[in-house]
Amino acid sequence: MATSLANEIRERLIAMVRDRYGIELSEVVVEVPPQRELGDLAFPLAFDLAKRLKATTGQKSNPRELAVTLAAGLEGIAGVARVEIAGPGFLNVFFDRSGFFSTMVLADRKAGGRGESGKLIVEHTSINPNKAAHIGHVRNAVLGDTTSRILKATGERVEVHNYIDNTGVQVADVVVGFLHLEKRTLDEIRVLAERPATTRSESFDYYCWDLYARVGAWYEEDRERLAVRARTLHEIEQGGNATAEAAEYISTKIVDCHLATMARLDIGYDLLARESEILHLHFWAHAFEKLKASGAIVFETEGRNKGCWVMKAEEGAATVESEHDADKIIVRSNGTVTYTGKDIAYHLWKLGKLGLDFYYRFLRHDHRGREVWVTTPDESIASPVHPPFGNGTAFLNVIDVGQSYPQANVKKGVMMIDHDERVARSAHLAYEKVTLTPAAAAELGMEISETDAQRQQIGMSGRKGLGVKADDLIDRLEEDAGREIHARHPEIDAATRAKIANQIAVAALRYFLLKYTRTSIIAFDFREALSFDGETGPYLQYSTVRARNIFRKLGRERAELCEAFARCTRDQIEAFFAGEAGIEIWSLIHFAGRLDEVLRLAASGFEPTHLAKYAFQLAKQFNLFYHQHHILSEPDETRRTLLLMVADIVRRTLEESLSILGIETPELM
RNA sequence: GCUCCCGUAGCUCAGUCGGAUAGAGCAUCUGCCUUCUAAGCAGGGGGUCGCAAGUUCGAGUCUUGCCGGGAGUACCA
Repeated sequence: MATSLANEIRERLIAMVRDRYGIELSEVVVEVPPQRELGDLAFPLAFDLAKRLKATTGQKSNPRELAVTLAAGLEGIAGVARVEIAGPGFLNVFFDRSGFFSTMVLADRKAGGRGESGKLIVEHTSINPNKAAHIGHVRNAVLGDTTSRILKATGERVEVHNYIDNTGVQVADVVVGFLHLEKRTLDEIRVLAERPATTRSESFDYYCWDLYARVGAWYEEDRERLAVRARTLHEIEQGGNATAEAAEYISTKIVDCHLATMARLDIGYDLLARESEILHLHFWAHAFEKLKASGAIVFETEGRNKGCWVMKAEEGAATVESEHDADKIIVRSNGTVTYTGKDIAYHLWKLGKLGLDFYYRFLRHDHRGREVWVTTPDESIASPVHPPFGNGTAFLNVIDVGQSYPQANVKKGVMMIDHDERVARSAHLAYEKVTLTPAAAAELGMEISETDAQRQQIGMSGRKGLGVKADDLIDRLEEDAGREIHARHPEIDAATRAKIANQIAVAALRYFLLKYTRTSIIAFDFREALSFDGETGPYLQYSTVRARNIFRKLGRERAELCEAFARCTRDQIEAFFAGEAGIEIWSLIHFAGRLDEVLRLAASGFEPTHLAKYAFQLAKQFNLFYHQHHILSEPDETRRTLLLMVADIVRRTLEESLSILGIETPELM
């Protein structure tokens, strides 16, 4: 809302400085003054200008005097009421508040999917399909999903992929568990997987969670058993045998479980891209030729990496005394390809630069009724008609920070084949792990080793079966929320209660994971994660529900209110914003007008936290307003209309912010 | 060794491109439900922004060097 005005002023200032001082400014800093009394926008330009003038002319100039000159040039801009000079030389702009308010009242912002810049491919979730999802996986999914929503809200076209590593070591481990530890046949696994689960712990992904831990222990007992894993992995990669069939069945079932878990959090995907297809459709062979042809990789004939195809490190990289080689091996001396190699192939495909495509099969409609597609190696069962997947302008991968090194190599490899600015936009959205506090680990009934007890935090470990399972946590949140709703609204039916309980649980969990920046480690604490008070998702919902209730109680249409608003005069609105209380109300509207600015900030840094914090601040300011002004009992008709329009602006802004955060507003709380 | 991340109130964390008096939640203490919902609001106490230099009108923010914690640096992913 305020951004177009800020841009206009910026243009004006740049032109003025060019004409008057012959200085070409590339950037003009705009900020919001700490108090509304100081103004609505601040330009600390005079300080910078004084410095530049000294550099060019050698003469000292007073920033305050420069500010006076600049201020004079800002007269006559529509939407600007006046300009003041403050402090040592800040140029503070005051909006035409009445005009701004009117624009906000009538604004009907719809995120327009322009997509002019092409399509962004966001990959997230990508959980190894061999066990139940835990809280760390949920952090990934929530970050990816929210980032996608933010990008869409800023007008980008986004395609969401969930990469399924169905031929990896982790899948091989549960296959080993079923086939070698438990000695089950595929039919017996089917019976187990498809039995109706009456409790959470009977579900297939929970069973595999435990089995995976048992397999880890089984290897520990006798390291020779790792040969079983190697053989199993090889059979899975080969395909066309009983082991591969079991792996296919198990991983597909677990993916179903993951999709169900994510659906509870309102997270969905456009495409499930499976590693088995990358293997069997020979993506790597194509990529290999391209890498060789471009000189991105070279064959080593001597030294430590003799017999390998490697991607050379940059000149000057530290090689002295290094225990490790800076060069990255892409093809091992035994001829097999590393993960980095396979991933380069996959990412070339994402950008439409591989010259090969998957086959696609419609999988199902998700919880929102959207189509979910999955890759398939088999042309005969593939759908001839499908959405246009891939051919993105950039890829954005939500992967934990521990994989920064391979991710950097993947991007480097892709860039060496085709280094246009589109690839350069691609990024690894690295996030830190979710760890457990020793208290949380103890609450989960885990035995804590001596060394772990010394630490501040304990890493979750799928291999050890150590972690907070996503469904368990959501269950607990839903139970708590359901109990709370029942206490407040005993009259509502069970189905409605369950729905609202889910909405509250989702809000609590999503906000909990988004209130930390990506680079901050979350030390998981039950009390904090299960809280509905203070800086939490439910607080945001509660504030929004309150705002909505005003209008429900009022029982009038928005159009009717807008008509009443149109009858208010400019003087009446100016008077409304006068005085201390008036400035606070103006402050609230001003803040609500900053959503676009916040979205752009969150989108450019791929940092959803900014939006989460903004929504919280807005809710907080609204609650203050709510307590100070009892709208429905306001006797003055004009004032009541104006207060209603303020509440309406904030309600709409909150609803939109929450929606982008993936949080719904319950009908009651 | 090298690379990256983190260090801000008792605890958990925000802090935009270097801007005006460093914020929030939790915890703690004191008030506020006859009102559009108390999952709320107001107020109090609580700070060497890890340490030390530097850059400048101005540094939590930028540079360098230390200290402490974490991660990576595989013919694993």
